[in-house]
Amino acid sequence: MSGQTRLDQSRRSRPAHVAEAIKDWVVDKGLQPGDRLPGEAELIARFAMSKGTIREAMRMLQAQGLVVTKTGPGGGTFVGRVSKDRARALLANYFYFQQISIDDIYQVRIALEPELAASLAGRLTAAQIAELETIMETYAEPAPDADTERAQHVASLRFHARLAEFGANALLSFFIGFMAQILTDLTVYRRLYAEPNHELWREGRDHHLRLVRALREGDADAARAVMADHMRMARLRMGDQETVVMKRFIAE
Amino acid sequence: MSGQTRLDQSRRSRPAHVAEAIKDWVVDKGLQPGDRLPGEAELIARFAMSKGTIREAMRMLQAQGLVVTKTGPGGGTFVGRVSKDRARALLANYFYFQQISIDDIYQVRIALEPELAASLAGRLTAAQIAELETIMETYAEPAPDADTERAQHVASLRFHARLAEFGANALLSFFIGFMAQILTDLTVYRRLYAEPNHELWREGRDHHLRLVRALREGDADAARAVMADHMRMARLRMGDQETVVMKRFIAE
DNA sequence: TAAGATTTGTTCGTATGTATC
DNA sequence: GGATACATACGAACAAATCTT
Repeated sequence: MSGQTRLDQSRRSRPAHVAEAIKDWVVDKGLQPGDRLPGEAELIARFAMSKGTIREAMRMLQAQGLVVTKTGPGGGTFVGRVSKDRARALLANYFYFQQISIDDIYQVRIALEPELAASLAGRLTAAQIAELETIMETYAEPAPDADTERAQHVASLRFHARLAEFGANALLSFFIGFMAQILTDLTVYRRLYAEPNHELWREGRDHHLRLVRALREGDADAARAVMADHMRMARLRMGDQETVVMKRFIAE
Repeated sequence: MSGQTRLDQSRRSRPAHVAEAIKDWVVDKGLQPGDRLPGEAELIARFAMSKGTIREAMRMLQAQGLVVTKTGPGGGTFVGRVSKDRARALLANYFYFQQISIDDIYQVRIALEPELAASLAGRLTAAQIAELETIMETYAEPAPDADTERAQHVASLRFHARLAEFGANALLSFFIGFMAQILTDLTVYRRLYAEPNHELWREGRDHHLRLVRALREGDADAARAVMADHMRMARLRMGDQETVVMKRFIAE
């Protein structure tokens, strides 16, 4: 009889309904990333719907990063782990029509990053410390021109993003990484920094140096304090700029 | 033949390619929510692709909350503002396969909510204060049973979510609301609280009362301190529970 | 109320592309 | 290189929703 999932009691379109059903089915079955979903033919039979409808449903899941498809023998649709980049892009879409200022971002950074720094003190591996120091080499010397300074700023944002990834808290890590991504995009697509400022450069670099030292020595309070200073300074540095609203779809 | 847009130099599927192109087009044109996109027929002509492919592309955009479609005359596809709920659901998908503990959530809440409270002191309207007080009525009296206590906890989470929405910082508001949503789901779908505890209830209620008073009186430091206490207490309250990982697709 | 117009929604048959064996 | 298995894409027809007259 093929339990034909009772033609839409909702007002949702059929593909959306099918997509939700498949999502629920994946959760119920406890499928893991990489596990294979039924092929098109089987889904067509199971839901008693046409190929087109099933395919549209799959596209919806694909757009959310929940599945990936491969052609050819052994191919098909597989459960996918939503990537960090995709999650960031999807969330950025939400903020596309929201008013967000640089200062809004810094209000959150000031609250989160010192806490992160404190929680990481004494918990980084030698390799992780080394990676941070490698990133810092990018801005070991003052930038001679605006382009170089932009590259340095992107690198210093990467420093923060990597630091967040070193922590065990995936939620905190994502939030911080998301903000770093926004600031990176703003830096790349707009010229957020007018001209190199050696004084500010020195101050920022010193903060990173002192932060790494505190992290290595396991001094949580110092790490928190340095990061707090660092964020406050960066906020002022941005404060010169108008409260630019961020408006952009980040590419997937 | 037929000018076909140069068969995908990328390895992306055609619908994904079309979806990105439309997204870029919307950004370029500066279209706003409610603006109408070209109809199916025109897109078929413009991209030289079949109806099915165009529709799959639209479904991808729809799944991301970027467009909505309506049938009938005057219908079509329209630019849509990504809703808060959808953004939360899409982000929750990312965390489905990530390890997130209650304590992770509280580490972030402890960092963010006091900052929010301080920034809101003296800035709430009478109507907003009144709304908070209405919510608080839900848990004005101790809960007689576990179900009631659960409802009270959901209400108190709504208190926090609303408070965040009253702020001007959409980023901060979203992060806090997202965490409140996760905790609400955990409360509803699992029994996060074993049995009513009058002592904890009184303490939580008092925190909210004192917080509202500080907000009304414009005492930022007091608001921050009360919220910090409140969060620390709540963290301990949850600490009794195992560090339950959150694993669930939140429904759209 | 009813009919017609407009636009998306759905189906089916067929053909093509792609990766594995 | 050919057979196989699978997703991908196309096109024509029909269905449903909804606005206008």
